[in-house]
Amino acid sequence: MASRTIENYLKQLWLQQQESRGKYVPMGKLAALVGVTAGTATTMVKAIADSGLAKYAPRAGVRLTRAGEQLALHVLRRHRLLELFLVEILGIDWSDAHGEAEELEHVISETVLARIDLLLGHPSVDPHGDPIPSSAGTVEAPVLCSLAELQAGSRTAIVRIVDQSSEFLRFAQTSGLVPKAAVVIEHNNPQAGAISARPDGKPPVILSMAAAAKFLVRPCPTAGKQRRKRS
Amino acid sequence: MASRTIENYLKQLWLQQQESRGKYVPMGKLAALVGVTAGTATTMVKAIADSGLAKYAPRAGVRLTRAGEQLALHVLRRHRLLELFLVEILGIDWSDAHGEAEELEHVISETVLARIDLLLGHPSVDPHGDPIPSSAGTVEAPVLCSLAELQAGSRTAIVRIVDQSSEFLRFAQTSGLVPKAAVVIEHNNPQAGAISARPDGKPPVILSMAAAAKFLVRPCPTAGKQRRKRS
DNA sequence: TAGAATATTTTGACTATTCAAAGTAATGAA
DNA sequence: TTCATTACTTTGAATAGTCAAAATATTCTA
Repeated sequence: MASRTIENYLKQLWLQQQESRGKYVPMGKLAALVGVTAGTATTMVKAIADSGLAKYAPRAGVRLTRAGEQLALHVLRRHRLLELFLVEILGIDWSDAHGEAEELEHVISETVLARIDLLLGHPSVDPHGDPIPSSAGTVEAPVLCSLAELQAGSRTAIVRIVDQSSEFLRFAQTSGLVPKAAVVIEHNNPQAGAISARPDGKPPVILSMAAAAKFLVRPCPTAGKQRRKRS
Repeated sequence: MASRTIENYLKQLWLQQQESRGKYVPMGKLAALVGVTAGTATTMVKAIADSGLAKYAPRAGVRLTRAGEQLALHVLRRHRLLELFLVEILGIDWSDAHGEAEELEHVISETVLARIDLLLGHPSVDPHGDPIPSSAGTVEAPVLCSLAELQAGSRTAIVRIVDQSSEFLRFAQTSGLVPKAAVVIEHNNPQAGAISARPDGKPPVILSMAAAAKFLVRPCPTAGKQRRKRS
């Protein structure tokens, strides 16, 4: 069984690979995500690669093997189910759930996880709208676009929030920009570098392009609604 | 903060001290409880003593200091609340809850614990009838006697089961000897070395004295109902 | 294309925890 | 009181994970 530490490396690796479309993840990046020095990451990654969970290319980066992806997805499943459980059943604050789940994900047993899954009715997304991998290790990864890409006048609904930091989530919550919320784009002038979005029944919110990009929405006029399967 | 490992040593130490009425716990005993070799226990205990959580007397044993007891009781509180939570809310099997809680007790946060406590309505005992320490670090330790001490003909109710092993708990459950169950002692001849107890609405169960001693009951004709406070 | 700046790897060292085996003390039986 | 047994402690070594700093590549800039 993979240690807590290794589970963390794998999870971060998987998440990062999503961002960078499967490219090799550079050591510095991984180290920062896991919260260790680059030297430590190099050492660990070599060990992980030796156990067949990743491919390590010196000075280029790391990439998960199929086996590594499987393991990462099991960790992610635990993480996301726990987040939802903490929020829905225990009433833990949205913005705190991530941190709490971070610890629990490494010790929860399959038995307990199955019970949580059942209690929640086999949910498909966590409180941030992130898809929950299946117990078989597959995730639905719908192609979404962000608030930043919409034109003034469009109506859409928030599906997912990419930034998991408590500060950002607290801001999102108070603004009314939560998953499932309906939103109208009031202004979006690329030259301005900021947009104005109005959630249903709430006052409009001004967002920098960087902040707007953290809200993924559907429907998405430009991208249609294709889905991709990911092992 | 005490590590997982140290939390375990402290918890076992506290439990063992209850058995042996505050006497020094010998190394061999502690080692067996924690599941390490005696040498390891000696090393760890010296470290624990250095940090002021226990008093170590070479070749005699260890005993918790007040600070050590406090910490142990916080761990025990987490453990017992979790057990109850697993059984009541998640529907985990009685006999499995102990093992699951063993892991979770070291990672659950105060925030989550408070939510669990609330959800369960600030319970005072866990599924085995063991008292749950308060968040201030105190336990009610009522003086109870065991099934083995009752005379034939007495009626009583099971309060607590001392053996936490899944095998024993499974046996207790199928026999109907669970906390809160009413029981009548049908036979108890000290010479025979075994007793016969009949739980309400169930067939009588034959128990060796050793097994009978694992069921604590109330009311208890001989001991009255004094309570002791324990810090 | 020569530095300079940046990223990565290597090295040596440290902490926490463990075990096996050897040494030491205490206990108990004859 | 003298062994033998048993319990405990010490020692030396191992593993997992970490860091700081030195060494090495790579990439960018002028």
